[in-house]
Amino acid sequence: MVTTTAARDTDLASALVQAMHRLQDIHAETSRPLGLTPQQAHLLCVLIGGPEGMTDLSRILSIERSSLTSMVDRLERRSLVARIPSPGDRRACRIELTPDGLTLAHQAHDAVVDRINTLTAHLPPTTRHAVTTALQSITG
Amino acid sequence: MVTTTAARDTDLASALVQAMHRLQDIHAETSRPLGLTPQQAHLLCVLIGGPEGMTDLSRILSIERSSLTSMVDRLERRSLVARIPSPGDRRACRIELTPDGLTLAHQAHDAVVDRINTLTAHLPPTTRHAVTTALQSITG
DNA sequence: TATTGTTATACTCTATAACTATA
DNA sequence: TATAGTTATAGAGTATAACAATA
Repeated sequence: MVTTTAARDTDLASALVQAMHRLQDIHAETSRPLGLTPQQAHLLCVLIGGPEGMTDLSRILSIERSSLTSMVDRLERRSLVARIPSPGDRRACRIELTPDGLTLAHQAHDAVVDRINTLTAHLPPTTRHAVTTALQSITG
Repeated sequence: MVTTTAARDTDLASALVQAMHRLQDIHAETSRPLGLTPQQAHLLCVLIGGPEGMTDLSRILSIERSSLTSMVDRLERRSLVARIPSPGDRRACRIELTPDGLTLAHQAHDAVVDRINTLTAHLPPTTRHAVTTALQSITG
């Protein structure tokens, strides 16, 4: 019994890890033709929800603020994002999508979602719902 | 109806993307204390299954062979992997875990699996099985 | 003093192009 | 000619430590 349970645990964990790698590949494959690294695509997609400060963004993306500074520099040079002064705190700034950035962000978002929808098209509604709920419960 | 279906599709795709990001973070967090980048941990864990040639490894990891050369160089310097001559083809080599590399590979593997098992501990067996099957069907 | 963001520095990851050696 | 792997090069991602400006 213990063996059976342990084996099932490993199966779920392995399936999640394998799926993660596959999704990472898909993310890279869909970002690339748009001229974006997966990390850049992630950043742009986060900003679809609205401007964010550097500290918040670094937390959302799980990277150091200094790493984020470089990323924002590169995206700002390409006019995909802009640093806007933060009203009420002269130390802070808000990172905002430019019109071009917004367009690209939507393209990047749609591209991954489309690929994933194709990949999961065969799953019946009940399964889709169960998987969605389960994943949301571990994502927090 | 169309709206409902489309919304459900987006939910599954979004849940998968969010889960991917969360798992990437976990992968990074568990690798780091072992002195490994997530990519290095991935490489070492693949080699648990046995030695692989550079071309096969690059395909498995979805990176160019030249990128892999650098990674193997760094791991070889730390005596975690070794380049073994390939019997029967003097152009080729096989990448193999050293004893230290094998130990570390297992530690890295167990660390992620443990974290994921903790994260998914609340899911009932039926759900675990459904999710595992669904994920395996998209991982191919 | 604490916080926001940047700079300086050093590695790692990655791709492209050109190359060597062997098949 | 084709394949296995490497070298050279350039750019991107990342962390740590030290710093400036503001709160």
